[in-house]
Amino acid sequence: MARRDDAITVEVHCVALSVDGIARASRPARPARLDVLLARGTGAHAGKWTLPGVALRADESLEDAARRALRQGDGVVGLEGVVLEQLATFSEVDSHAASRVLTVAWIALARREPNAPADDASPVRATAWHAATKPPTLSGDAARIVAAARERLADDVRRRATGFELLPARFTLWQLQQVHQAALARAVDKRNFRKRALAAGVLDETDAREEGVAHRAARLYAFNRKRYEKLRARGIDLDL
Amino acid sequence: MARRDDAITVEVHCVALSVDGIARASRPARPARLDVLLARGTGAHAGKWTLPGVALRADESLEDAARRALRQGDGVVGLEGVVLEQLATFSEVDSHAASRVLTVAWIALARREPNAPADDASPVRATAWHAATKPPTLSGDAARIVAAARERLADDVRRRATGFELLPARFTLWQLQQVHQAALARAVDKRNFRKRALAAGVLDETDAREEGVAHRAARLYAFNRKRYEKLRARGIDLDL
DNA sequence: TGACATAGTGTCAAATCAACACTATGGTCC
DNA sequence: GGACCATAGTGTTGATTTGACACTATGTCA
Repeated sequence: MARRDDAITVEVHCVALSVDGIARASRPARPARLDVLLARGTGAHAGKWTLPGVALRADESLEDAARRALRQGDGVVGLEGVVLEQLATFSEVDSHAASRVLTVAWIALARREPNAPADDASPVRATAWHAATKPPTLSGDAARIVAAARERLADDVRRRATGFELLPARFTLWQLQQVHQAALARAVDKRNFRKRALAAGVLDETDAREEGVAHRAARLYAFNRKRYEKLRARGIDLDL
Repeated sequence: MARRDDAITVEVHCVALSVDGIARASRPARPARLDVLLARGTGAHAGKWTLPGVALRADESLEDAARRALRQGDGVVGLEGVVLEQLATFSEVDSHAASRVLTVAWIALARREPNAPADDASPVRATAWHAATKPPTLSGDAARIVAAARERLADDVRRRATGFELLPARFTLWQLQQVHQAALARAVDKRNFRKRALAAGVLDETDAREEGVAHRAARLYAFNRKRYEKLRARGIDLDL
């Protein structure tokens, strides 16, 4: 194990996921969309879309590198303060045969700002949100990585507290439901979903209500992380 | 991303898991044990136990490296033909501060040979099976990695077909149950387990029966991978 | 004040789950 | 060959959970 291998570059890439259509509560009730942040490729991948990434530096942790990728990798405009979860490491043995590249992929769960640049219809920029279900042609392993991220999210959104990372600190039950629908890529029954969500015991009802809507305002809830951690510590998975 | 980082070594380590006490059907009915294969450390870790690993070569895939680790890493006696599943990549930023090491950890699901060297009570060897629940003191990240592997296995044994990789091609329902019990670290009800296992629709009944036991011989079943893949393709998880 | 848009709520039938103990069968030993 | 022993194999029931389903409540705006 002391053997020192050369010509292996380690890249760290992020699959930044967000849900579009939840912040603007007054939107029509079309299903919310799971989005992935893509950057315009550089160098060998110029012109194509790719996942934001950076080369790992010898003195930073993998997670730090992932954060850097979101902040400044490939011209990404700062995505900060997101929650990261490691996805997997990909080989890319045959990608560019000359130099060996290892890609450590992370999932970043982003709260979409209500006033963020809309989506792929936006003017030419270095990065843009694209529908995760049908992204444009991607370079290298990226398509595979995005698919793996979607699977992981679908697995986790019900059993872990993943969904809350995609929401603002206070949210309506309908917003939470939209996140789930986007992650699972299917509709769920409103009444049953609310029953389950409240029964899970990790939501705090607040006195606040949605504002600026042209109809009855929905109550806002907050995720109680402490209670969630306590359940996890006892080996209990959520069931949403 | 074109930046070439130096001083990053990539190691590939395996958490080889197996279940002891299922092959010898005539054993007493004590619960089967989940075991992990450990190697005696070398170099900086001499004397301690560690996970079998190798340094990644520039021309091999991660999975190939994992296989090599099981075959010949750290003096491991050949473990071959096992199924591998990537676990995660660990940073070890502070492990040995001088040179940066990245550890890509894999889970290897091993069918324990009936006549394999028993376990940690065996004479001094380069590798040995140890109880995964309470392994000896491990070097570096290894303890964390083993814990992560156990969690992953517990998650997967019911919903994926992971358990079958730990069994011979033909097995009794009781053996399958023992694998589950070992992976979940708790006992399950025999009748309910059998109902679920058969209802899952991925077991083929064979005409063969257990041999060489001093009591009524149990029927042998085979895992029908094709049917399992078909279910997975339709997005259906097993439920054992 | 009426129209509108979405919030919020309960029931019932079907399916699933968890708890539980006895009979069947083959081998071994006398 | 008969008794004994060890494990295989098998069903029921009550409790719980799930999934399908439609109407009333409340706020805004014109």
